[in-house]
Amino acid sequence: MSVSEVGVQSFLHRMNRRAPLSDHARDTFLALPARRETYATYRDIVREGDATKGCCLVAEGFVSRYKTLPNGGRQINSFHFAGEMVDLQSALLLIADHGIRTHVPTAVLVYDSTDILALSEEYPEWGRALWFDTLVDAAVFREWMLNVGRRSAISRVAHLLLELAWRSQELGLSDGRTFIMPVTQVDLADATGLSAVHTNRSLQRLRADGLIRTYGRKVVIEERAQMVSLSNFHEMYLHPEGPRLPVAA
Amino acid sequence: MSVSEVGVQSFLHRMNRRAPLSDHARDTFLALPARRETYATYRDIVREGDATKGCCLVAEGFVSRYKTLPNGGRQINSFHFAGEMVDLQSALLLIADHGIRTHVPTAVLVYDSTDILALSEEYPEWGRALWFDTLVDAAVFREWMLNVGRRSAISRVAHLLLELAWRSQELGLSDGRTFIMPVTQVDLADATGLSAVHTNRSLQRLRADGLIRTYGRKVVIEERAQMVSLSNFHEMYLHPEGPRLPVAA
DNA sequence: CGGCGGTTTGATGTGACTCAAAAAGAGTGG
DNA sequence: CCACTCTTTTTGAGTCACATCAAACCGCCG
Repeated sequence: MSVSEVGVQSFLHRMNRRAPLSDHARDTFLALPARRETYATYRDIVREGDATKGCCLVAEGFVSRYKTLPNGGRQINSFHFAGEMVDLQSALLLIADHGIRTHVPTAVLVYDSTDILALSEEYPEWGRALWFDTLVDAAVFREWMLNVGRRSAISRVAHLLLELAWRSQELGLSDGRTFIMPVTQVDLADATGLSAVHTNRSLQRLRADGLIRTYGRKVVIEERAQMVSLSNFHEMYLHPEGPRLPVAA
Repeated sequence: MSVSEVGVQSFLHRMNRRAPLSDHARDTFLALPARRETYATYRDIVREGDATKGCCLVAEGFVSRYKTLPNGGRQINSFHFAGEMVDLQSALLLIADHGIRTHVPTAVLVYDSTDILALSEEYPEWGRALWFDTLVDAAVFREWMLNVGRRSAISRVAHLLLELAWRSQELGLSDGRTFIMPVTQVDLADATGLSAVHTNRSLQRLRADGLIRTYGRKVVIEERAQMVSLSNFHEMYLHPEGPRLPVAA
């Protein structure tokens, strides 16, 4: 059943592009039982501090991972499009140190953590693919840390837009120039460590300088070169080269 | 030979505490060839953009991982004591998206990436242990992102001190109250996303309020409770509970 | 048409930055 | 053990990028 999900196909396609999955490995994954859950906008899929619930593959929609502070401060750690496995770390971590919530109506497929773990131990190619996925996750966190720690407001926003453009292209959701960013400016602020007001002003500046255009939640990167140099974006940290392959056995 | 290294023992001890390693698994690791490299203070072990060189286990010393900006800005992503495996991600990633450098004279054992990868595929317990390690790494990045993005200067510094105190205790290097922090205030600034001057003033405030004392690079947490509430530190994100264990086979 | 989430604007405040120099340590060699 | 140098910490003064607060505006949907 889950075979027919667009998100699943996109996920498998991406995994396979990195390192070929044998038919058997793929079929074993497809045969895993998964619970389909749907959520409205701004619903928590996982709450900070909860026991992990399983590995969620975003079938449709858009989610973020975030952490909060007692004073109400919120830091979004990452965004995830359909086709991405979020909360893969719950394969091994028992407690969720961060929340996961939706930004638009979203459907996820929840796999049992032990199933995912077993899969990765039974099939080395799955082990590598999934481990690699979490390593790229970590690489993105490092880049975001640099973003919020050391870049100016306008660079932060530009950098985030370029990342989302790049990733939505990788997922086959856009041409890398025009993409849908299903988040409000408040969310953007929480991802960049800025206030909502200043995020708004940064976006206005990018528009005024002709670097981007926006139509509702559609973003068009008009001057990619300038955006890149402004934000010092380099896709290296997304590791498009893929994982190390096993030495031919 | 590497058996005798303090860092190796500490590493194995920590791995074993999380999930028991069979003797055979442990011995296989100990039999892996490793190159011992020594570095003076402030030397790069890995440079951003290089091909990954292998997995480095810190035998003695102290290192950080960092990213830089063309304008000279630097963001330290993490610190690592002796006994920690840094650059474990190079088992699967081919390009280093960040640098690694020393803060004091340091010795590392460099393992071949393919050996580590093979180890993790041959021994499920090693696979779990190493994957778990990278997941905790990522969890720490998320917390640091929150630190840098949303906490006040003084809270950031306090939070970092508590993390280092906690981790050095976990590694058996301190009692959790007094520990050696082998970094300058400039480095502290690069880790917290602050300027060196403001980092200095934040430290002075912590001292003036009696929350900490410092003697050179030795730090004493005097009022842990106040430090915790000031910085909202909670060790949950360090995942002391350890990894999910396999269902008894 | 009214309500509501989201965006935009304006005015004002401030936490943290920058620059520059002094003071304090730490290491080195005589 | 002192003189010298280099690094690190500390201090002071001035500035600015970004935050906060509050209100207006806008588009969408029921």
